Amino acid sequence: MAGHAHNAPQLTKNQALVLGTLESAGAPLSAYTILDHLRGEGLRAPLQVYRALDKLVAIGMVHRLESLNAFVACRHPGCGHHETVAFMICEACSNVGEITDASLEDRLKLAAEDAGFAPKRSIIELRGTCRDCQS
Amino acid sequence: MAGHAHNAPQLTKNQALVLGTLESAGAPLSAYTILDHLRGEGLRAPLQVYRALDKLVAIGMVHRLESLNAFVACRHPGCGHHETVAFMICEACSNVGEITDASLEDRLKLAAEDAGFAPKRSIIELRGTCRDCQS
DNA sequence: TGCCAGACGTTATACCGTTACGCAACGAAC
DNA sequence: GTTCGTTGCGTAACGGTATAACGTCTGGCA
Repeated sequence: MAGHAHNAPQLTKNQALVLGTLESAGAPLSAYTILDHLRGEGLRAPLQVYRALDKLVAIGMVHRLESLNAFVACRHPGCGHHETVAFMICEACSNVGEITDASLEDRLKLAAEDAGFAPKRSIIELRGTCRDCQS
Repeated sequence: MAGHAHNAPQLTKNQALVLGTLESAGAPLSAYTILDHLRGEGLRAPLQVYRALDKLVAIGMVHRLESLNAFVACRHPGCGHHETVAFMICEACSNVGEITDASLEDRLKLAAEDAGFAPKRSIIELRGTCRDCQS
């Protein structure tokens, strides 16, 4: 359990349990899978997990993968400042990598503004094959 | 009803009904909303809609918006060749715009390959406010 | 004629996420 | 110290999203 050394605002018990589950999995988990892992710790209802996830996502320690309806612990040791992140999701091994590329973000923002669109949040997810899974 | 003039492989009845519903809505619809619109035409089960959607997405006449769990008719008159498309989703009016920017795609592909990742499909969705909805 | 592939229809089920309650703990304000 | 707002917690019920597992029907074709 490497454990992040974030500027983390004292996680509550449920939040710590959920984060711990995601970190030790090292791969995306659905909310219900997390719940199943935590029934032994006393959690019983989806809402308990979703509330913890909401908070963890809000403070940037967990990311939601929209195309998977799943959640993953943030990989960046220095979490905290969260611009746009692009995810690389391996369809063979489920590993998830993160890209933060300022020029990519700029391009995207520019293209949007050309169309008169004011973006608030960007979702970028690549599905494919990671280095280790390419034969 | 503008109606696409695609190189479309003879849609079946259900596929045509689903596509028509999406085109006349002009905004993203969930599969179940489509189903509700089509109960009058004899459709009864989600699967009938999902099967039609699968086909329409495969031939590029409909896009799936992952962050919305919804579907939208393709806006491009000249559909058919589908590279990466980025969607601009207005949170005020639900309109969806499409961006196809080759240099954006290149940047993304480059960044991925730097990480040894071989992408198959890209999902890019911007949430924000469209031109008309910015006061 | 017999076979096969593809679309279709139905039922049931699994998976994902939220609404609507009410309770308990804590800190700030007065 | 009581009041009050805020935040987190727990439970039950529900609604929205998607698929599994059947079986049927049709058209093409050897």
